[in-house]
Amino acid sequence: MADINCTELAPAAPQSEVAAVADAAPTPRWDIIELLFFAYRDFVGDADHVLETFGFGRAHHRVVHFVSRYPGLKVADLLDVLRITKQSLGRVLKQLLDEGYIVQKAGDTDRRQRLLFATAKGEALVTELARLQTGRINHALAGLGTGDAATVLTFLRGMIDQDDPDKVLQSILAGAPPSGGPQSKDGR
Amino acid sequence: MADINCTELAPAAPQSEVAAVADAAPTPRWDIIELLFFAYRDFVGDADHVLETFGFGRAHHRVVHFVSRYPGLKVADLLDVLRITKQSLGRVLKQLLDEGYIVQKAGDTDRRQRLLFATAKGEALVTELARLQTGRINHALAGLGTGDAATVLTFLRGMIDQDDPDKVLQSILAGAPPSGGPQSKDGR
DNA sequence: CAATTTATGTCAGCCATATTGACATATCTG
DNA sequence: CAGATATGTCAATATGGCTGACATAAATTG
Repeated sequence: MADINCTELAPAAPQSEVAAVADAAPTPRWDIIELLFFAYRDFVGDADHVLETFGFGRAHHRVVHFVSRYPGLKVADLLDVLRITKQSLGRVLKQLLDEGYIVQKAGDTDRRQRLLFATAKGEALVTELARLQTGRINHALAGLGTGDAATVLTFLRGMIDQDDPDKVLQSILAGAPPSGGPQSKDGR
Repeated sequence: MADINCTELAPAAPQSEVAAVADAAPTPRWDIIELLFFAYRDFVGDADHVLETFGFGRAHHRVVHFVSRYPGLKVADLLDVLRITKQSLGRVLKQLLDEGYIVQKAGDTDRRQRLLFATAKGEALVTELARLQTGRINHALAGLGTGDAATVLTFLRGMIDQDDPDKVLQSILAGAPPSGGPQSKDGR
């Protein structure tokens, strides 16, 4: 049994006999599982700190980020990307609208749609947060060879569900953003 | 102002004139910023789905995971790793104790300490969740060359604050876990 | 045109998880 | 013994998810 006297930290393989699991499970990638946890924690921590001074949370960041990056995003698109309900989005979005980080515009062809755009204020916030996070990313990439950034991108893409119907995600996975618009005009 | 007529999805660089920011900010790594968001979302989504059937949430997973991986972890250590308050931890930990996923044992030298250990039940849960996540990781790594896993590890380590006082994190960043020898001892 | 569907907004309430502050208990240390 | 430490717990609060129900406007369809 696990060394009960051990007060020190030592990742002891927990799989004593339990590991004789059914169908030859591959060795768990404990390293990547845990590094992802810490990396993401610190990554979003950069933004969290700044957002606090604005009275915003992560939810606000996600919304204004994607609106800024994909101008004209519809509310429905945003719901797909963030995978939250419109009620949850509504609260956050209303704040961002009220405080002038985002504006709405009725769609041309379908005037029920509210197309979302970041204001200069919104862009500034997104840019500042991206600057922080980019600093961390560049620091991490600095320890790698020239071609290795591509490896990281490939890995991250491989971590994402490929069968996701989300328009924004598809556009990202496609690699080169399709600015002319191969995307169908009306998602869904 | 951003192209108001654009109904299409096209990540349009938001830095039109705003980009003339203060001190020559490096080009934001929008690609990695967004891929990290989606990758982590899907990564934790694997576990979330299973946890739901147990009536647990992400918080429970984090606790039982680190307890399982680092047997004998103290409550204070766990607070450092998870960066939450003991009140938040208390609620989740109590559930895991009550339902037999974790047991406590008083420290030998300091009997105030409650050293935490995962039970077989707890190990089984952690193993199952790690199995899912490892599947996703291996799928992502499968698209890479042989040496590229090391690149990913280096990148992820570079994303983490190095000055963190947390014992568990230091042990992870150190690469080879101390005491008991390298975990590769028996594989499995 | 009328009926229906769609896109969005909103109200009311619930739940999970985080927070702070205060306080209790047991135990170690000087 | 006096204090510091490790933990547990109570009470109140905030954030950000959720569901269900309902309202409005506009598009679509019969």
